[in-house]
Amino acid sequence: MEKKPAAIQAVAKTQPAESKPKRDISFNPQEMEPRWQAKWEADKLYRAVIDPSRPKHYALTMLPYPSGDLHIGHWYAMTPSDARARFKRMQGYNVLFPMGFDAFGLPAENAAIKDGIHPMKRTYQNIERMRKQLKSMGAMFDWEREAVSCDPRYYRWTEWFFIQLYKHGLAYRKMSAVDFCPNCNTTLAREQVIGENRVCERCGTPVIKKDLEQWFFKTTKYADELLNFDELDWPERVKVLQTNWIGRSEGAEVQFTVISDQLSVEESKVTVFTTRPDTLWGATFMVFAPEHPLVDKITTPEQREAVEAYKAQAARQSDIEREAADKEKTGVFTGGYAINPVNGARIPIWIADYVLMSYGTGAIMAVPAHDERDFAFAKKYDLPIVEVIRPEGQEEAGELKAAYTGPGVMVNSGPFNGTKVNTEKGRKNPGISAVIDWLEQQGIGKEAVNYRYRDWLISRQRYWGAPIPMIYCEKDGWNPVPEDQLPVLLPEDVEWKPTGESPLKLHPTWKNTTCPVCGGPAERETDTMDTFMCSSWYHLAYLSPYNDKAPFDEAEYNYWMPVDTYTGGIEHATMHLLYTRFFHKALRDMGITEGNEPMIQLRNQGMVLAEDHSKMSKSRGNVVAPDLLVNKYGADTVRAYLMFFARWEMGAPWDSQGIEGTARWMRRVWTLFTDPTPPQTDPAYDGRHLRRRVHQTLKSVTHDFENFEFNTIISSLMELLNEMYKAREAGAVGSPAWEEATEIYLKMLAPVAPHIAEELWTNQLGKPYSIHQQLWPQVDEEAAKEDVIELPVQVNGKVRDRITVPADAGEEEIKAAALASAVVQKYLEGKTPKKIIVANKRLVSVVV
RNA sequence: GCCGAAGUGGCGGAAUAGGCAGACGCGCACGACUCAAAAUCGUGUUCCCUCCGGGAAUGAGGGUUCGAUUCCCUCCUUCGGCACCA
Repeated sequence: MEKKPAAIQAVAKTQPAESKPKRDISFNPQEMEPRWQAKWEADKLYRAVIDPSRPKHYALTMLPYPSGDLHIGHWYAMTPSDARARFKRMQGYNVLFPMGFDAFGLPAENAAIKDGIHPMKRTYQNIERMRKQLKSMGAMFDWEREAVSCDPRYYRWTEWFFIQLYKHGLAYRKMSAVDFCPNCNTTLAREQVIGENRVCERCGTPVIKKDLEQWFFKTTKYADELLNFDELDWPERVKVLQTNWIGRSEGAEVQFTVISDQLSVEESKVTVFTTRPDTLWGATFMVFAPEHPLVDKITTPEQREAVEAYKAQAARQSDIEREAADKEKTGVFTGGYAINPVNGARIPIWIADYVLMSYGTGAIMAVPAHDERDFAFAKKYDLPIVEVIRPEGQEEAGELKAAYTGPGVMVNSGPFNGTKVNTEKGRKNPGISAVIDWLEQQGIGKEAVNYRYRDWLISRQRYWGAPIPMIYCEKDGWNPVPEDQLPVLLPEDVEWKPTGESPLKLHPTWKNTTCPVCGGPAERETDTMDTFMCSSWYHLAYLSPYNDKAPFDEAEYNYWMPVDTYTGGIEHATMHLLYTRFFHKALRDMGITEGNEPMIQLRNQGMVLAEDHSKMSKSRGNVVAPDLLVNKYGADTVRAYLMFFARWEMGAPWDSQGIEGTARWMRRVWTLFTDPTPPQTDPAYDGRHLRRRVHQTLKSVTHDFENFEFNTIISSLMELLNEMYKAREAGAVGSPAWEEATEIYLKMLAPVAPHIAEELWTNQLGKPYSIHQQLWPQVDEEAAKEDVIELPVQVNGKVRDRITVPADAGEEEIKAAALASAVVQKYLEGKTPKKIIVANKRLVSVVV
C-alpha cells in the first residue's frame, strides 16, 4: 500500500475530501520516474545530433564493465556528471553525453570456466540488466550512440587500429622478461602491476617474470609529449601521477672501455647512463646487472665459479626479494676491468643485483663518495672511495662517513676542479652542464634522458578480448590480416579449461589460415588484446557507433571532438588515462585524427565508502545497492544525496540516516509546489527580499555547477527552499516575485532531480514541456544586491558589536557608525582609536 | 626514503584575492500535533567558566598582520602513488 507523506495527510484532514476536487498530489517517485523516463525516451529528448548553429559540449563519463550489477560507485560517478551535462545543456550547449559498455575482459571468461556459460551470453545478459539500471538514473544518455566493445562491429575497428599502429611501426613484437599473473594466466602491462608487492591489478595475485615474445605498443616514443599537460585542465594529482610514472631523468651517457682480449673493439665499449656526470672522476668501479650479456666474456677463470653462483642465485630470486630496498647490497667481482674515460683509471667490474637490466643500459659507473648505494657497496667490499664534490668552504676532506649528495665544488676532477655544483638536475646544474659539454667535445659521451616508462605490452593469453589481427607464416613472418578481411571474429565454439593457454590456441581449426603474402598455410595470433586497447578509443566510437566505413564519421569528429569534460575515477591515472592519451597522439601522427589531446577537462570523483568507513565489497557484505535505494526513495533523491553528502572529488562514507534528510528536502519541495491550501496571499507583499535571495542563490548555484561543487548546490537549494517557505507564510504566493521564484527554483532543480522538476514544471505549474529544454535563467544582478549591510565591528581583533549601514555607505560613514556604537565606545575605554580599518565592506576593525 | 592529497563540532561537510569559524544536512534534546507511535512542524545544539556576561577553539608549535581555517617556517597524523631508476 502506498504511504502518503504525512504533510499531505494532515492537509487532507483539514480539508474534507468532498469540498475539494479530487486530485492525486501524493509524492510518488516510483510512479512518476518511470513515466517521465518513458516519455523522454519516446520523444528522443536527449538525442544529440550535430547542430553547427550551437556550441557543442562533449561530456563523457567512464563507461562501466558489465559486471551485471550497477553499484553505488557508478551512481556516484555518473549522476553528478549527468547533472553537470544537463546544466551545460540548459546553458545552451548542444550536449553529447553517451554511454556504453567496456564488455571484453577476464571476469566473464573466468566465470565461464567455473560454470560453462559462454562469456558472450553472460556479457549480453549483464548488459541488458545494467542498461535498465542505468536508465533508472534518469540520466540524459543518448542511447542511440551506445557502443559495446565486444560487438564485432566495434572490435573490427579495434583490430583495424592495431594494424595501423603496426604499419606505422608503433606496434612490434619482442622477446623479453614480462610480468605474468599466474592467477589470470596472462601477461600484463607494467602499469597493471600494482604496488610494492607487485600484484595483478585485477585479482591481487603477485605477478611473476617470464621470458616471452609479446606484442607491444611504442608508448615510450611519446614519453616527452605525454609529460606536457599544457592543453589540459586536469587535476594536479593526475598530472603528478603520470609524471612520476613516466619518470624522466636527465643526465648523460658515457662510454667506458672494458679491458679484455675476448672482446672486439666495438664490444668492449660499454655505455652507462648517469644523472651525475659531474661525479665521473669519482667512479672507482663499475657494476653490471647479473644478466648483462658481457658478464660471461669478461669473467676471469678465477672468478668464474663465484660469478656463476651469484648469477644463479639472482635468477632464482623473485623480483620482490630482489627489489626490497632495505636489503643489504651483495655482489661479486668478475675479475674484469674497465677504463674510466675521463681520467684513464683502471677500475674493477663487479656484478650486483642492485643494478637492473631493465633500466638504463644494465651497467653503471659506481661513485661511492656521492651515491648511497655505491657507498654501501664500496664499504662492504672495501673498494676505493674518491671524493669529487666537496661542500663549499670546507678545506680538507676527512674520511667520508656517508655518501655526500649535496651541493659543493668539484675536486679531484682534472680540468673541472673548482666548478660549482648545486642540487639541480640536468642542464640546470652548472657542474653537470659543463661536464656534458666537455664529454661531447671529447667524443666520450653525450647528453641523455632516461625514462622509467615502458612500452605497453598488449598481448593477453585469454579468449574474451579483441583478436590481435596478425598472421604468422614460416616464410614471410608476421603480417597483418588484410583490412578487407576484418574483423577477425572470435570463434564461439571454444572449450573452457583453466589450462593457462588461450582457448583460441586450443581451438582445432580457428588459428589455421593462409599467409596474406604468399598464400601458403599460416597461423593466426591466438593472443587477444588488452581491454585497455578497446577503451582507448571508445570516445571515438560514440561519434558514430558501428560505422562500417571507418572507425568514426569525420563530420561527427570535427563537430564533437575533443571531449570537453571527462569524469571518472582516479585509479585510471596511469592506465586508461595514459593509454588513451598515447593512443590519441599516435592516431594524430598517423593522420587519422587531429588535435593533441583527446580529453581537455578531467575531474575525478572520490569513493563512496561503507558506513563503517571501510571499502565496500561484496565479501564484506557492506555494499549499498542503488536499486533498493531507488525503490525506497526514488532516483531523484539518490542523485541529490550523492551530490550533497560529500565533496565530490573527496568521497565519504555512506550514511543511511543522512539520505533521509535529502528525502525530506525533496518532499518539502513537493509539498511547497502541490499544497492545495497555501497561506493566504498578501496583496501588499514586498517581493524584494525573496527576489534577492533567489538571484543570489542562482548566482552561487551557477558557479558551483561550473566548478563541480555539487554539495553546495544542494545546500543552497535547501536554504532557498526554507526562504520560500518563510515567504509563503508572509503572503508571497501569487505575487510576481513568487512566480519568478518557483520558475527559477525548478530550473535550478532540473539537473539535480530531473523527474520531480519535470513533474512540477509541466503538470503542476502547467509550463510548456519540457523543463529540460528550458534555458538556464539569467542572474539579475540588481535584484541580487543588498540594500543594507550588517558589519561586525572588531575592537583589537575581537567582534564586539554589529552595525547596519546602507549598502552604498562610504568608508567615512561606516567608520562614524562604528564609533557611534555604545558597545564599541565601552571597549574603547575612552581612548582614541589608533586606526580604523573598513575591510572590503565586510568588517570594521578598530585598533586602540 | 621520494612525490602528492588531506587534517575544522558527536558525524558528513561550509567558509580561503586574509575579514563574523561551524552554512546546509545528519544525529541528539525539548516542545507542538496525536489516545499513542511514526511522519510533520517549531526551538535549541563547538567546548569551557563564576552562564543577561566572558573566555578558548579549525592536527601541534612558531611567524607575518589591525585581523590567519586561509600566507610563511618547523613538526605530527592519515590516505594515495613510486621506490636499489644509476
